[in-house]
Amino acid sequence: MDKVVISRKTVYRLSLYQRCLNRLQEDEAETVSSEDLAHLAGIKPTQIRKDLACIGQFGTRGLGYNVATLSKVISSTLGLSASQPIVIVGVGNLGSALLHYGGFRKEGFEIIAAFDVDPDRVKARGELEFPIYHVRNLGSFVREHGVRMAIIAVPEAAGQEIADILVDAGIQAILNFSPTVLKLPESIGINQMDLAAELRSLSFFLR
Amino acid sequence: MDKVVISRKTVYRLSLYQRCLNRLQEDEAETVSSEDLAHLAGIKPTQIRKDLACIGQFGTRGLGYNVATLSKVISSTLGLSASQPIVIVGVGNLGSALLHYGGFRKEGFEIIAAFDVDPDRVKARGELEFPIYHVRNLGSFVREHGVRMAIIAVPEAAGQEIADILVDAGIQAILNFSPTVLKLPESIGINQMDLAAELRSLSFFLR
DNA sequence: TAGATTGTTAATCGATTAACAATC
DNA sequence: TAGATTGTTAATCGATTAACAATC
Repeated sequence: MDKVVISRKTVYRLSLYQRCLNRLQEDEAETVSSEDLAHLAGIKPTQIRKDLACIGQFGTRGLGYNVATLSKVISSTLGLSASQPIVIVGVGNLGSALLHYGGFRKEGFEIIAAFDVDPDRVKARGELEFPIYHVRNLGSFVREHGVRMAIIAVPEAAGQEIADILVDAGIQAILNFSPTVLKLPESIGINQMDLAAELRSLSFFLR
Repeated sequence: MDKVVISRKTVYRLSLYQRCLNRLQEDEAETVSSEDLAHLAGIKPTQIRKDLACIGQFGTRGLGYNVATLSKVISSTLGLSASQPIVIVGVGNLGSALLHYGGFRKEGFEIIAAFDVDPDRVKARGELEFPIYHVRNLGSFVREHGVRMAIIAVPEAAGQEIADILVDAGIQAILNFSPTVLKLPESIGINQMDLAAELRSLSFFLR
């Protein structure tokens, strides 16, 4: 009964390995060594073996890992299902940008609705495959549809309020594009994406 | 002559403090303690003092830090100038989303041109305040305009090729939205933003 | 002076890496 | 059997936190 705790960093790296394995599967590779995977993922081989050790033992010494098996195990560890419904809150600048970004579905995440204080602000609404509602309907929608994941892209000031509504309604994981420090229960998964902070910190590397 | 090396993580946190300080300045706060700043930034006070120690001593014991001074010092450490020109490469899904995201300028970063293998694919080109060129002009444009920062948002397969062109042309820092592991010279600053990986890793926190 | 808060040292914690026996 | 590569332990490294003397 080893309750090996998987650290946040390991979880993130597993999600990187997952993509590499998918690619390997497309290329019809049977097996992959930690060394090969290391090259693909830009991570050291020892690190990879350590990470994989957290979720079990499925390598074959002298041979490497079976690509299909490993992919399945990581998918199930991360809980990647065929399609995960998500909602997106805030369709201003960045939010409306994300609406039109089709890349989520390919990855197994499907936007099923968007919300804003002014749902009509989005041009080209007709082109979208999901509705845009007023934010007052956010809580009930999430509850009724059992949505577990949300993307927040509202202005800084509104971030916490939206997060509270979401958590109240049963959301379990949030990808937050607002530059807001959210106070949330421990149990909620939260990843911060702060474009501006990334750019500011990159400035440091200019000579 | 202390050559205190500032770690990547510290640099990133400095960029977070910067935003908080700007807000404090808007609120016309004179001083701020590490404790207060900690609350705003979602970081522990000790961590903040440690980070600030890397770049000098400007606190007053018993009082805290002067907001204006601290903001200036961090800005100059990060090399935040009034306006930093950037180019964006790839105007497909996510790239064109970023084009229309106006939030960069407010933060001191100005998109001055975009590039793609098919510059005509972007609708509403007329609304943009900068031109979209064919990618064949990327190298010379960067060189001629002395651009130092770039955003990459091309498909996975093209990432490395674009990065090579940019580096060749003198780019010094890259924000990479392509899920590509870029091989770059040590001297180039690189921040990875992998939306899909973030979502996949969030799945882990669903129950 | 008394209270507050910095700057810094030392202790802790966690994550990465090296090394190698186990084994296919 | 010989070569390759895992799984894991131990060593290293770096980052975070606690504690507190210095000092405004």
